Amino acid sequence: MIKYKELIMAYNHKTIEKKWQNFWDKHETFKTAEKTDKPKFYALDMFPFPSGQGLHVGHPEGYTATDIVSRMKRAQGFNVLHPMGFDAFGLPTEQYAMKTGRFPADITKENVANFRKQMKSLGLSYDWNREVNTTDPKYYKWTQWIFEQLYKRGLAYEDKIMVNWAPDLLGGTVVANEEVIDGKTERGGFPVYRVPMRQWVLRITAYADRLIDDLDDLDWPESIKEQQRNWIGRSVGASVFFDIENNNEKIEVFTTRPDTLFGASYMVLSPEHKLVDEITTPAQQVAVEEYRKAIASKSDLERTDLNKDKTGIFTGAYAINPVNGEKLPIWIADYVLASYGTGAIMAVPAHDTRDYEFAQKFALPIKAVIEGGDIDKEAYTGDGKHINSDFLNGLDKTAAIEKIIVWLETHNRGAKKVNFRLRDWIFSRQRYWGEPIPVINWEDGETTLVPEAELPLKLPYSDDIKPTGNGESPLANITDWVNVVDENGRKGRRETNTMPQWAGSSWYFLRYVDPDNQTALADLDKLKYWGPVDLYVGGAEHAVLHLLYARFWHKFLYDLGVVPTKEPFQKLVNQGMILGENHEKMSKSKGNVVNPDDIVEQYGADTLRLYEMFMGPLDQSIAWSEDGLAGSRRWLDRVWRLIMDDQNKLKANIVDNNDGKLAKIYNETVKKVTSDYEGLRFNTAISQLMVFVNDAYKVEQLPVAYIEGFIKLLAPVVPHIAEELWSQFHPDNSLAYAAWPTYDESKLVEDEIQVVLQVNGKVRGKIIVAADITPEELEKRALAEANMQKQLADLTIRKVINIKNKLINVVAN
RNA sequence: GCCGUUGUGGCGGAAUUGGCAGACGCGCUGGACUCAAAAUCCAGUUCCUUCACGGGAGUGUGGGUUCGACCCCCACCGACGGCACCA
Repeated sequence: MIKYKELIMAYNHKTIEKKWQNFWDKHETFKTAEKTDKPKFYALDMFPFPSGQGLHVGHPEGYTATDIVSRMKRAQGFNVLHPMGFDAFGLPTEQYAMKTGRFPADITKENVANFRKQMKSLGLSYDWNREVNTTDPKYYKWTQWIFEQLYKRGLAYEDKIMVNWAPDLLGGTVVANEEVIDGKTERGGFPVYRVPMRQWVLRITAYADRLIDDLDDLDWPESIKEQQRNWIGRSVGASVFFDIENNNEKIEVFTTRPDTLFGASYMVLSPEHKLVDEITTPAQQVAVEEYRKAIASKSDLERTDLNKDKTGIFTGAYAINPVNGEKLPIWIADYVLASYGTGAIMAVPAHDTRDYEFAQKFALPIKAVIEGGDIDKEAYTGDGKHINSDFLNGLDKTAAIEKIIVWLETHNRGAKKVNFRLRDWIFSRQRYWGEPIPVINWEDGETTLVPEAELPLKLPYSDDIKPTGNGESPLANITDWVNVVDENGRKGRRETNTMPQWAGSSWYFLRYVDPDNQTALADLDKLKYWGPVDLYVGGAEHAVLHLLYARFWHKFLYDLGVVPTKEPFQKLVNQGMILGENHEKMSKSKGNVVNPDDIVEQYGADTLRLYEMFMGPLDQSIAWSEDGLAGSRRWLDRVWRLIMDDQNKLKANIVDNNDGKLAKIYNETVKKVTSDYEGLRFNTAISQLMVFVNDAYKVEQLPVAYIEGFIKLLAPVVPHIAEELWSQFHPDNSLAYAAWPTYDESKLVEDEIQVVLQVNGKVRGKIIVAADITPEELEKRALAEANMQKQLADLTIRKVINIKNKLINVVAN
């Protein structure tokens, strides 16, 4: 439905937008200078995956935001780096290629061309000379190089890991946890088995502490920082060693509450714990085996989400509490996860909800060691005086933890310990369309890296990219690529797994700084000049994965001395989602999808940019409104008519003379718009520009200086129409680098001010007074005002609050 | 369940440090222009009450602090996002 009717109008967005896009291209207006004396500003968008669908209306929101800031900063004399590129590896392309029998590389090329064309049609001021593409061998050479550095420092390793294996899907493939529902694949409903498989893993946990601690200094949304903290999940506690009766092994547990050690009444191992076979007594052997078998077919999801009812079985063995020598029965239960801590716990049912539930179900003893609460009803997890705890009696939680840790350490029974929820990053994918992992496995068992001089290790062209069916990547089928022989005739086989999509996106912002460098991922001096990113805008869906992985790689590169800063992105902003007109997420099935190409065609890119910025705060999710969009276009028409007449000439009332009538509003507008752009408050900046236009329509004469200033303020949001209007004053010249307007503070103050009059906090009137009035005189005038007199007639004045130049509040009763 | 964000007219949203609630836009109403319509320009538009001046209520709910609260504090309710037996 088209609400805005296209008429024969003076403001023709089609001609104007094409004209200026060509102008910018031809003159390379936005080509970034190398290092200069100017201060730098690095404004970055999260680069997109170039899907076959093209841009959706959510993309231009973030892109316009960084574009506005970039354009303002250029006018303010900054050297601005504002690049764009493509995160082009990924499963959707691979699947589309299989369906159509085409090469992923060819599909990618087309999609990228389409994306670039769409972005140019939006008038975004990117320096396209710096475009990067993660699938370009010249780019992924350095992705592979970073992997090799990680490997050399022991931060990339191979491990057998439990994966979700779906043998009946796509001829056998591994699926992600998110793709498994109720033990079946999300697509197709095929059964999923948990099997151990050899995977490449990156030791992100080695950086866990720094990844948490360095969040404090970042200018990021609190919610994202909090998500990362929770994801990393640092908890401080102690590890404690328990002897086993009639066995030389020890059980190590991690606990955040070592102070409750005297309250331990049993122990639990995860069913997969390596000591289970060793300690299970013959009498319990069959029962334990059956339990473990039942657990094995369950996914992690089922074990946690679907199973709040505790299950478990006694092993027949006993451990010894190191602090008092008590015998503790050892159980196995699936509420203890093999993947966290040591996969074993000491159970203190009196003071832990989960242990309490388990103890209730299996009639295990519950022994209180902290005062407070009622352990007949529920576990007490709060603080309090310790009881039944020998040398800890009388202490509170903090003091008791400190004391027991000293005891454990001096008796060699444990130590203070920090544990993380974060696990190492599974880095291999059994896919074709990703960066090859540059590793060779030789027949004698040796594993070597592809020598740096031979990078990039190129992904071979292949028209057979179907899964192998045995869990290996399609690359395993390409025999002349996989099989290698070294100079001594030794045979080897290349690693066939590829890297995940997160690899290329973990460092792309560094490459923009020096995109053609052949000898380093980027020149260190250039990185020193441009880094870190001053403004990074993108969707909140990348809160943990991309943003955590990128921080991890950046810190690693920092340790290598390859990058000069600890953190990659100083300021981060998440744009909100644009919802459909029915306030639901846009989707084809709901039929509420808005296509940006259609908007650009009908209303113009400037209208789209203006509308998306005016809808509301950048970080908020807001529903699309066709009426609102049409209103934005109408306002641009109104701006045009303010400056241009029916014959498309400058209006006759735009004059050199300045009668001062617009002085206050103009200076206010410059001040507010500048600071609002700076603070990314585009909706209020635009409303201020609207106020200026409303006022400008009410005066007879428009000073040239103010109109030029207004056009410059407008330009970052709607650059095409602004350039066209600017060219009326300065023919064939871009305003991109024209100096940003300044304001005169003295024009903002008024001779007369309005003061609000209140009685007991309620507004009873307003008076206009001279700005330099004395407080005494102001009070006198306020009390003399007619309605104030009426309101105060029967009351006694107790107090008068006099806020300078703002308000008088009379307290009376 | 836990953590985070958030709640303001018919709608999207403003409100600097605790000081006029509702800027700006959409929608709606009226006027000007027009033979008429569209477009445009101007004016009005939180709700109740009043011919009017004015008065009363009002920022999810209930309390509190204050001369004064959308803003600060306590408790609760709803929406959105994340995590989910993490010992």
